[in-house]
Amino acid sequence: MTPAARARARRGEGERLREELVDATEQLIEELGDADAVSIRAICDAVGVSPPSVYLHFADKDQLLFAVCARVFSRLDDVMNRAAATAGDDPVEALRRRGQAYVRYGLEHPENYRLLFMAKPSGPPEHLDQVHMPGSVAFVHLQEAVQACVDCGAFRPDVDAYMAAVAIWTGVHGVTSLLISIPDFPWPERDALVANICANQVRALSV
Amino acid sequence: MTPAARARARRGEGERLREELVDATEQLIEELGDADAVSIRAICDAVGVSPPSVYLHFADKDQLLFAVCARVFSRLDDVMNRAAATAGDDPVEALRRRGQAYVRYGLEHPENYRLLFMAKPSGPPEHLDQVHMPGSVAFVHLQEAVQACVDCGAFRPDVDAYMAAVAIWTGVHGVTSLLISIPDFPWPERDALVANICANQVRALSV
DNA sequence: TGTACATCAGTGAACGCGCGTTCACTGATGTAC
DNA sequence: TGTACATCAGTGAACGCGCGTTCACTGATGTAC
Repeated sequence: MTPAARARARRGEGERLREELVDATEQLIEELGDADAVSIRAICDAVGVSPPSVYLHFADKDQLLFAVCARVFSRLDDVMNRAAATAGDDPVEALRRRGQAYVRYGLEHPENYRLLFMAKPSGPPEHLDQVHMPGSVAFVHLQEAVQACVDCGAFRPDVDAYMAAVAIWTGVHGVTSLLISIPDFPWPERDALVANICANQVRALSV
Repeated sequence: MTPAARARARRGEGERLREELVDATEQLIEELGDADAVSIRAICDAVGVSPPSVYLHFADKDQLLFAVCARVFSRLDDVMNRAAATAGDDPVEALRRRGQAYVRYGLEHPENYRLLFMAKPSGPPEHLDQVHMPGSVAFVHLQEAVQACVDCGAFRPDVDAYMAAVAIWTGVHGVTSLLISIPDFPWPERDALVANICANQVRALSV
């Protein structure tokens, strides 16, 4: 990889490099197909900077990867919200689209998905509380979407939105992660499988 | 780790070391909590042998890990079959126990579970066909268990056992793998969560 | 307007480390004659 | 029964490699006076 030409940031604009590093890392993870294979050196080559400059912005490599996680979580939340918004005022359809968008995003960015949900757990940088963990927002949105289905009478009134949201999350994660991890299994056609799983989830919660 | 004293195998018993290496690897994966952290040197220390002796039995490290996979798959199949056998002649209960045994085994051996289902796919050693892949047998047993539920009239007659088995697998995998990967999430009580998910699966397929 | 100086955004070279793997070798064990 | 020899189950030392990180340094840029 030939180093990109990069002009040094002007005074006060040092933070620009931080964003460029996160960008490059997110992209390299997909390109190299393995977050472990993404080295500090490769990231710096891609940005056009020398390895030590990473440490101007991140205490260590883990914190750079954590920044990537935060960004990917926020993208994932975005695509789910946008998908849900296309469902008109049908909460069940919105929930279904939310789930399908989750799976689609995971399959389109398998290595970043792996970083979020399949990697070894590594502690967050600070004593970050649960509420501010990246990913919490997306889960809250899911929980609200389930509650909307209960409120409109489509789901049984005894459905606990929290428990159901957890169950749905594990459901969509299951198919996404196995498709990523075991691509050689003789899977049924993907869209049919995902539709089937989402339908099962809805069926199990419906009145 | 101080090298275990180990007597050299007698003539014709060289294969013994192979088994000892697989044993030690499976165990070290759980002990160190990370399959990537298990080095050839650590394995050989545990067995009481020098690193080059691995290459008497395995072409490279990947093939040693593949042998561990095959063993763990077979254990997993065992515990599911035994769990199913405790259900008397109720196929639905047998299926439920099969699923719960799967989750339980995964949570009891998280790092070996990770090796089977959450690691980067790495090609099998030979041109192993699908039928002889480790893990295929366990899936066939699951599929048969689903079919039994259809045959006894508990599941809808239009349920496709293959598609349903895939869906169930992704379901139990979802909860198992997320509990392993994201232990810090505010999970509901484990048994209740697993029971809920299994119940949902059954509910979605029942008449 | 000129200039000394502090600050900022980086760099070049090297550090120690652990890894998978290879090479030439050893010493005990069984076997042929 | 003795002995030369082939085979087997390993070993000791080293290989090259890439990694995350650190250290002392640089050169452009803005600022105070």
